[in-house]
Amino acid sequence: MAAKDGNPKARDKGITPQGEDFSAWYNELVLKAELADRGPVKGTMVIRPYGYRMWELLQARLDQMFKETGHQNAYFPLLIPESYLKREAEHVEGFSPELAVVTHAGGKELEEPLVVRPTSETVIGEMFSRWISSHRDLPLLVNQWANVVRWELRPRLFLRTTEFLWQEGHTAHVDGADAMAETMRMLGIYVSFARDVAAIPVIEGEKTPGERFAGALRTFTIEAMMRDRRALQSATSHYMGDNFSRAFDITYANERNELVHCHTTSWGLSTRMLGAVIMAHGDDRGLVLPPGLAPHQVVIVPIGRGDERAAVDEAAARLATDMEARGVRAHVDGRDASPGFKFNDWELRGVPLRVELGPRDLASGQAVVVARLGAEGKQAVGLDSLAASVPDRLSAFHAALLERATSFGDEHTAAADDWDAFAAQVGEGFANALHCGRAECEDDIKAGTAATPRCVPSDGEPEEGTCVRCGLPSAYGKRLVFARSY
RNA sequence: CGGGAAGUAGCGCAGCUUGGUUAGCGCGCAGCGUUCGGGACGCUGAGGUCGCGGGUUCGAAUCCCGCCUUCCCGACCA
Repeated sequence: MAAKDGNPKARDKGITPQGEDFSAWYNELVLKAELADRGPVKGTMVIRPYGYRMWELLQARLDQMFKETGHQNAYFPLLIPESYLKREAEHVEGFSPELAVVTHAGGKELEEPLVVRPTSETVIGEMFSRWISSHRDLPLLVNQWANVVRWELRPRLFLRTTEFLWQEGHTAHVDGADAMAETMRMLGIYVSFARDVAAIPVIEGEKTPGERFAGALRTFTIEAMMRDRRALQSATSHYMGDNFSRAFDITYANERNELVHCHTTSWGLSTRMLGAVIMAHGDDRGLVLPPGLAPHQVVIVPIGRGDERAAVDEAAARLATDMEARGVRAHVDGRDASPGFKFNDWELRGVPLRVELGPRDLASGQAVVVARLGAEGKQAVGLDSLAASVPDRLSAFHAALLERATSFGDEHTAAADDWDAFAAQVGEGFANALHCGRAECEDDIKAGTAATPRCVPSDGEPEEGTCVRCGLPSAYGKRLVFARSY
C-alpha cells in the first residue's frame, strides 16, 4: 500500500514512464528486461542471453540477405598496425580521437603500436590488394561479423558502447558505377531488414558532406524515429570511390591489360539496431518486440494448482509443441510465480503474444490470447485452432507494429519553411527543409536547435528555394530531413 | 573536457545537519506452510571492508583534506 506517486519504492515493480524521463525509461528497461548490463570498464556492455538472442536472430536474417546477394563471410584481425590507419588521410583524422592503441605486448614495448580496429577498411584494403590482380577477381564481396572498439566519450547501452558488435561489408569493384550499385543495393537491404524484420519504417538518403564517413565519397544512411521523436542512424552504406584502393594499392588488370584502381564500398549495421528496436516500439510497460526478433514469439502462462495444474501443464506443453512444429518460437513459463507476475514480466520483455491457460479454459476447450500491443484485449480462442492461427497472428502483429511506427513518424514530421517554424518543428520531431549546403550553416543550425541534417532523402520531390536558416539559394535540389539525433 | 548529481546488502533508499553501544527500511534472495485468472501472504533466515587513502577525536557512515568511480546534460560518434 505504498504511495504511488513520487515514491521511488512504488516503482520497484515498474519503470519510469517515457514522458517523464525518456533516458531513465531506456536505461531501466534495458537493465530490467535483462537485455544487457554494464561491464566493469566504462562504456563496455555485457549482452545478456535475452538480448543476445535478439542479436542472433538479427544476424541470421541479415546474413541470409547478404548471402542471397552474393556476399561471403570472412574474418580479419582485431589488431591493425597503426601505420595502416594513416595511409588514408581523412580516415585517420576521423578515427584517431577514438582509437584504443596497444603499445605493450609480450612484456615489452612494441616497435609499432597496434590499434584495436575501430572499423576494418584498412586491413581489408591491404588484404584486397594482395588478392586482386585481374578483372576476373571482381567484384570481391566480403562481409565480416565482428567486434570493434571506439573510445566514445559518452556511452549509452546499445546506442554507443566502447566495444560493439556489428557486421561490416567490404567490397571491391571494377568501376564507380558498379561500386555505387553495390552501395545502393546494400542500403536497400538495410531498408527492408528494418521494415520487414524490425518493423521500423526508415528514411533512406544521403548524408551531407559534413556527416560523411571518414574517407568516403558518399555516405548513405537509414534514419529511424524513436518514440522521443529523435532520430537514430541505424545503418550506413558508403561509396569510397578509389580513396582506399589508392591508399592500399588495390589494382587489377582490365581486359586491355591496363592496371586500374578498384572502387570500393563498405556498409555496416551494429548492435545499435537493437537500441532502435527498443526505442522505436517500447512503451511504458516495457519492450514491444517485432516477432522477427523476439526470442519468444509466444509465451504460454499455465494457471492453476494441484491436480488441475498437471492437466494444464500437459495441455500447455502440447500447445507449445504444436506451435513449434509451425515454426513459431513458443515458450511455456513454468516458473513458480503468480500468473499476474508473469503477465507483467513478459510484457516488460516485449513478447508479442501471450496465451493464458487455466482450468477454466481447459473445461471450455479454449485459451485466452493477448497481444502485446493490446488493442484487441483478451480473446478466447478454441484450443484446436489456436496453434494454427499463431503464424497469422504474428504477421498481423508485425503489420500493426509497423503501421503504428509509421503513423507515429508521419504525425511528427512536417515541412518547415521559415526559421521559427523550423525551430519549433525540430522540437516536435522531423523537419523537412531546404538548406544551402554550407557546413557553417549546418553548424549554426545545430548550435541554435541541437538539430542536424539527417539525410537528403532518396525519395524527396525536386524543389528549389532558399535556405531555411540563412536565406541563400538551396542546394541538393530537394528538402533535407533535420532532427535532433542520438 | 565543461555543467549537474551520486557512491551505505543483489537493486532502490534512510541515517550524516547536531560524531556515541550489535548501521536500518523496502524489494529481491533462502527454507517451510498457505496461495495461484493482472506484480500473493505468514513465519524463520542469510546477506554490509558504509567507494579508496589520510587526518581530527577517547570514539567517524557522520567532521576535514586528497583521490577514484559511476550516472545525467553538452561537445565526438554506428
